[in-house]
Amino acid sequence: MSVRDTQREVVVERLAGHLLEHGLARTSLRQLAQAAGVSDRMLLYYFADKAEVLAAVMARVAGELAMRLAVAIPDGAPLKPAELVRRAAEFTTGPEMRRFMRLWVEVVAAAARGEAPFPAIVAQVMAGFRQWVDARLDLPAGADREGTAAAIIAVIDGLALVDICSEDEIAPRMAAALSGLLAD
Amino acid sequence: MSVRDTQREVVVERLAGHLLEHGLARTSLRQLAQAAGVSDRMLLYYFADKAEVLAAVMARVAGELAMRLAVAIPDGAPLKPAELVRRAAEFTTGPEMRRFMRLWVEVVAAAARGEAPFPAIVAQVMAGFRQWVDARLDLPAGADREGTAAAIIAVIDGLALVDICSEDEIAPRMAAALSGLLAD
DNA sequence: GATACCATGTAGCAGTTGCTACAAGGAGTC
DNA sequence: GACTCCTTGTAGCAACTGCTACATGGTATC
Repeated sequence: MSVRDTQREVVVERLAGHLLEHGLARTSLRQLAQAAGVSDRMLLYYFADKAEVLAAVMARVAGELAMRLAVAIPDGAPLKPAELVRRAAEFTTGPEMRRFMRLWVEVVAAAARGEAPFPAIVAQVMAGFRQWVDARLDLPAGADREGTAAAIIAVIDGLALVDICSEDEIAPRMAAALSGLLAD
Repeated sequence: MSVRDTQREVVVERLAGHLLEHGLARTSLRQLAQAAGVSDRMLLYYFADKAEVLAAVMARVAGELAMRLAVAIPDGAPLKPAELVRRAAEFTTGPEMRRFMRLWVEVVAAAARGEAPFPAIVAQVMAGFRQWVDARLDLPAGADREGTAAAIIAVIDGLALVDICSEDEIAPRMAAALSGLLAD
């Protein structure tokens, strides 16, 4: 494997941490290069352009997110919608996962703005979410699985959105109240 | 009233439409000035700096949002949580309100990034949301009103977030499925 | 009619953005 | 040794960013 390929991996690894820590706030080429410990000139030697850097880093982050979700709530034992929401809500609002969800909200907003490469990333991650929910959803035959999956994702993402713009520690109370709103 | 004050109102009015149409995508000073039909030099004569422009425009947008919410679901006849969620979900995913919600998601992301003046705006709008919910929420004594309000806002915002990054028209099915997930 | 203030245009500043041209060191091959 | 290719540094470009200095025409006030 060439130096270039090795360096790509090193850079992606470091920048994944950078994005999870700072969100999309410090993502100019020079800031990314500094965070990765290389010169901006070399960053554009390893990757074609800035969009490719971000795409590679986000793919890595999305992969880790998917892995953690799969471990936290394995498939094989489908859950009723309310229970799936409760478990997912508890997990995603935990201290470890909040930065993932915060980054996710920022990425969705960037995609809404049409900023490359985020629209494609959002489509990919969202498809992964749907699949994840679908594989864990115990729903009566004839029910709208796609609609229900979208609704479940919406609830989880909504918790994250409110969480990141609330200073006080309201997340646990919010999750508890949400649980009470759900039918069993 | 001075010309300056009159122009401030004209500019705010036009830029409110601009932000609702394009989100935060075209918000450089020169782009804002063009959308408002004035020179960038004059924009900074009417307002102290870019942050003041955005703050004024967002205050206008938030005011209109609050007015529409108040009209669509008046207070005075408190609703049980599930019913409030259903009504709010139907309203905010409607064609008229989607651009408000989309802009809201973008503003939350900008605030998460620490970009002035969005953190302050988010705090203000979020407080308004809480108040709006609280004034319409029929909840047994002893229940956690704040937590429940936060949960309701989360659900509504989550619908908006998923809505803006789904190409297909899944919003109605998502809203219907959500309704089924709620107790009552 | 002089003075002062409001309103507006021209021009440009210093900083950041994404990206690139060019040169050169190093390693391997013929 | 000549040649080629991978790797890296220096320097910089044109575009855009938020913002400002300066001049000027107008209008109101004394």
